Parts: sequence; C-alpha cells; structure tokens
Amino acid sequence: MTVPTGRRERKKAATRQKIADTALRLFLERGYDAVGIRDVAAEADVAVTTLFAHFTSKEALVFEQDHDFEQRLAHAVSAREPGEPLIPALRHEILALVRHCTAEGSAPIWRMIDASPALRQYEETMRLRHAESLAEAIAADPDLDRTAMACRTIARFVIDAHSLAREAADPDAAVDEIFRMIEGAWDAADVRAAANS
Amino acid sequence: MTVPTGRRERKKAATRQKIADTALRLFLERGYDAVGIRDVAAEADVAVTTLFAHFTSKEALVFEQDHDFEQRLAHAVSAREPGEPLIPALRHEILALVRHCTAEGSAPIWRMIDASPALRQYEETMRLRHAESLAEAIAADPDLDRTAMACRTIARFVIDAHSLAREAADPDAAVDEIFRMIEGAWDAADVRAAANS
DNA sequence: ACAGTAACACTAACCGTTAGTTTTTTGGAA
DNA sequence: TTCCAAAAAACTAACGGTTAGTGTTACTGT
Repeated sequence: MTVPTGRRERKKAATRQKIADTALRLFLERGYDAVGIRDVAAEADVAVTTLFAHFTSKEALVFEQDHDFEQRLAHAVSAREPGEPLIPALRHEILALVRHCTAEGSAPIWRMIDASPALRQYEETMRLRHAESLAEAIAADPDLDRTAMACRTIARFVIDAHSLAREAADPDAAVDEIFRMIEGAWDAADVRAAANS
Repeated sequence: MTVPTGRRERKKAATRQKIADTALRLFLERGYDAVGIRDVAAEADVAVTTLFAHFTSKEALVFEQDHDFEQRLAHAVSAREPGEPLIPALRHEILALVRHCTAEGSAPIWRMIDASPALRQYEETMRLRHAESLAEAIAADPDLDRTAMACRTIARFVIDAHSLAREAADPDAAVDEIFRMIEGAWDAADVRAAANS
C-alpha cells in the first residue's frame, strides 16, 4: 500500500508553512495589496506554481484557520452532553471564536482582512461553506427533529452571529443579544411547540 | 446651464444596454466562463475600456437588477401603512422577489449563477450590502425601537431568507417556514416583551 | 538498486482590470 | 453657422492572479 512514512510529508508541510508564514509577514509589513504573489514566492524561495499547489488562491494564504473553524462548529454540535440543548452550546462556541478573532494576537490580521475587499469577499464564501457544514451537523442529530430547512436556516443565523459580533464594539454583548434572537427563531421552528400553543 | 438634454444620455444608456444584452446572450449561449471580456466587447462593438466604464466587473454584467433589489427592500420597510407590522411586510416582499427569481424567464440566468463560483461570490458581496441597507431602513423607523444590533441582525436573517428560499424545492413553503423563525427572532429582540415575561 | 511517483521548478501564456493618452461626439454659446 | 469645453469612447500597453505544459529532483516501497 501507499501510506508514505514521514519525510516527504514533513517536507511538504514545511514548505507549506514557510509559504504561509512568509506571506502573512509580508502582508502585515507592506499591506495585502502591495504584496504580489511573485513577491511571496520569491521571499519563500519557491516557484509561483509551487505556491499555488499548496494554496488555491492568494486569499487562501490568509485564511489558514478556515478548516479548524468549520470543524469546531460541527464538533460543538455533535459532542454535546446527552440532553444538552443546541443553541447554548453553539452560543458558547461562537463566543470563543469571536474572542479569538478579537484577541490581541489576531487583531492585526482581521484589521487587514476588513481593509481588503478581496479578503472580505473570500471570507463571505467561506461563511457559506461553514453554514452548510453546520447545517448538516445539526440535521444529523437525532434528538433535534426539525426540518432540513430549519436546520439550514438556523445554521445561517449562527454564522451571521459570528460575522456581526466579530465587528461589534462589544463582541460579548453582541453574542448575547443575537443569540437571544436565534433562540427565538429556533423555538419558532419547533412544530410540536407550535401545535401546543 | 449644465442640464444636458436627452441625446447624450440616451446614447450612453443605449451603449450600456447593448453591452449588457450582448453579454447576457453570450453567457447563456456559451457559458459564463467560456466567454471573455474581450469577446463581449468585440461582439458589442465597443472597446474593453468602455465596457469597464459602464460595469465595474465582469460579474456586474449579470447582476443588473442589483439596485432595484436593494431599493425594493428598503421601500417595503419605509412605505408601510401606519401600524402595519414589519415582519409580514418583509415576508411579502421577499416572497415576491423569490418568485421573480424562480419564474420561467429568470430561471436560466439563476442556473448560470449557481453554476459559477465567481458569480456566487459576487452575489454574496451584494447580499452584505443589501443587508446593511435594509438594516438602516429598519433602524430609521421610529415605531420600532429595537437596538441597532437587533436591526442589523434581523436584516441579515431576511436576506438569508431570500438566499435559502431561492434555492429551495418549494420556495413558497420555504419563505413561510423561514419567516416563522424570523418572527420568533424579532419578538425575542423586543426588550419590553422580555421584561413582561 | 530500481522504478514509480510526489513535490517542485521553469516558461509562457490567459484573463480580468486599470492607467495614460488620444480621438470622436455632443451641447451650448458666440 | 462656427467654435469651444466637456463627455464618451477608443487605443495602447501594461499589471497581477492564475493555469497549462513540461521537465527535474527527491523520496518511497519493492
């Protein structure tokens, strides 16, 4: 079989990391738009084609945590304690993610993202993906018998919460307020509760 | 004075229309990705720079109704009868807009949009703009004393409703279901109701 | 040791987009 | 009518992200 032992994979990962680190450093030093792909490749000492073998686009160089983010949300849904309600679990996870964005270390990166239309646009595309994957995680939970559409809808709302709270003056308060509304939406999607009213 | 009489404006509008019509025809004939900007410009018999003087990007050639859409939503909020509740008014407008997207005539265009990553990404950017402008319209209504954050949140949800319902198998039912959830979110944002509970 | 393959390099181009400059068209005044 | 200022459009030439095609090197499993 072909389960490659370490060295090749390590070298590949090292190349990828070197590219990502170089790119982020240059972007923060000179500004995203002022740094070209050819600059990054030269500084990282790789060919342009190599760079694009590791990252699908210039914007992807900035969003490395993309996959983590997606998985943390799905995990927050699937790894709940038995009987633990959905929305508070999501609220807790989103709050942690928002705090991570607004923390000292990450702040310059997000300021750069907010300043660049290309990066904002890329973030939007990611958000749709995240919402879809979150919707699937919610729909997969047997304890929550909502319609597929209700799951997709609430997933969108949760992703919106992250986007809105991330840019708010008081992120913690924003998460509180938005999740109160999401809770209302989730309750309204409960068909049994609607029948009992 | 500098109030140009009609001809110049008419010719400019005609050029713009010719470009848009040519582009849409070619896109639908050969596919969005298979048609280049230079193809469109040649077929419309204008210079490439002229095309970009009328449209800010290739994607913008497809989304001409953009401005209409934005204004119709804001109008649905500001032009309510006195005492008419917000959410049903928005529900009515979104339903009309969704039906317009899924109507016979527009269907091929939206199929093309859904098939092209570039167009989907552009649509996402538009949606953010629409949500912001809708949020302002809602915040401007003196009868609705919700926080600015609640207005922005509900605006996002309404835009999400359009996006989700547009792609649903049964758009009318989707609008119903999603707006039941939005109603729940809107009620939960009412601080006075929360104090009474 | 060897063959196959994954990672990478190099060239050259495509495509969307823009800056700089010049020509044509148009509306209004002399 | 004739001429001028300004708008619209054209032309040229490039820039920057991205990809295809083609080798070359280095690692892995046999």
